[in-house]
Amino acid sequence: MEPDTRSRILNSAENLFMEHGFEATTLRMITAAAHANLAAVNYHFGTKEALIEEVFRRRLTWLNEQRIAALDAFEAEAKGAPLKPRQIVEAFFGVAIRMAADKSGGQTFMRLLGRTYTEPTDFIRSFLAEEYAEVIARFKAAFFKALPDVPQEEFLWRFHFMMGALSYAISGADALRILGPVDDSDPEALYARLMSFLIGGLRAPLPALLPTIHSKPARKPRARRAA
Amino acid sequence: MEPDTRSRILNSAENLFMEHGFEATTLRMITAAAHANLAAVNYHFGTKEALIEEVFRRRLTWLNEQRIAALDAFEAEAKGAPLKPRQIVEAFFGVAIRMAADKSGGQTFMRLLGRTYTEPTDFIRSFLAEEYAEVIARFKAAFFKALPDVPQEEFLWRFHFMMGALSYAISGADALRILGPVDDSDPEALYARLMSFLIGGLRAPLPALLPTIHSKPARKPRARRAA
DNA sequence: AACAGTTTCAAACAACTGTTTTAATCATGA
DNA sequence: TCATGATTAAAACAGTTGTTTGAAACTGTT
Repeated sequence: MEPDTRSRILNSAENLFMEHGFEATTLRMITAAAHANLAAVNYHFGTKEALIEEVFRRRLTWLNEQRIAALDAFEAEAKGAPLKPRQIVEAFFGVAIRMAADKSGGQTFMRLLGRTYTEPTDFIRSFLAEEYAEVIARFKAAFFKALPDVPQEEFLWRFHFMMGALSYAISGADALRILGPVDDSDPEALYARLMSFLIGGLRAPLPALLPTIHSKPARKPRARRAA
Repeated sequence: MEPDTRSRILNSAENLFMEHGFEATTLRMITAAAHANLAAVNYHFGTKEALIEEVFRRRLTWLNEQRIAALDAFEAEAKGAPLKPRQIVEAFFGVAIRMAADKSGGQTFMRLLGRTYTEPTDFIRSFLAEEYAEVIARFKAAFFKALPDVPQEEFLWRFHFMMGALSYAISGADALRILGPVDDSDPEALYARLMSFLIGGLRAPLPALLPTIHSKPARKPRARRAA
């Protein structure tokens, strides 16, 4: 291992958290893998919780900056006009998929992140909420502008579903093998696959039953395109 | 608590696993919630691992039987003709959503299950694979028959994405609140929402880049409907 | 009423957890 | 060279973990 103790611990923790989960990963496993002393974790990070947060912060901050940068680029190009849904999806999910394809650390992290969205632990949930606040606000605004006739709650659910698909796409290889033999070696193919699926889902006809609360009465209310 | 010790333990374990995860839930938490003695878990189930498996088996067997029964019903009705994709989605995911709406136990379990698909632990993964083998074989066959011109690997990925969306839809409430205030009290609305999204994703145009290996050459290869 | 089998209980087990402590080692500039 | 601060190291800490034990309590049967 080349880098300093602090970085070696973060790298080892990232790998082990993704492999065994947070609770099941002990500080002794981490420090052993990092060729560091047991006390090094508490020395450099204070507590195990603080270590977990730093594992996320280190890459998540950068990921969300990339997302916002991608959105900025599209919006600058559009000069005030609403973006295409495809562009917004690209900025949010495309960036994530590309990071997941990055062998040098990003891959492991993204798999870990995908599994962590549904983690029930309190401090992780509130930490993620804080870390995501800005990027979510930006993308919600962009989507609402691009799809003005989709009820906001409807869209939030779809965004949530898309996060689920992304999560599985990333942490996918292992779980997917339950279904059958698949090839997950080509990140570009995965990218293309996920984007098709996401946009198909995002722009599916609005569900019929729902009273579409605050959208103008539609001519064919039961099979109207989402956008 | 009314039922016998064994059932009380299973119920308490289900709740606590879903709330804190497997590792973070201790036998003492479980037995305390179940008003049982600590040794009762080892007496009735042998080990903690065996308890976890039984928590799943108890409901998962029934869930997958329901799925197969729903598929049987549609296939009997179709008299040998391919089913509509919507029917197959309904049989697999619809049944799951309805079970997730069942307050009397099913809801908690489905949330737990959704989070567990991506669980890395070995014995859970192999246990799930075994428990799902039959139902997956049936549904793969039905889908391939219904969508003969969709490459099989392409479909497996979409099925995987759909599982991700389902997982988030079910375990959703908590994670979704990161996005904003939503109403998740109406299971029928959730059902309608998820079905629209899933079918939109399933039938989205095949991704352009991919060499569509074993499907007949299409007139418009870059934006052909999946089915 | 005496029996056998099942279930419950309190207590203890060794192993492991995150964290702290104290001393040793290192690096670096005066 | 020496002092100063940062890092590493070994050992111990108190608390918790899943599991086992052996006796008590309960169950239904003869």
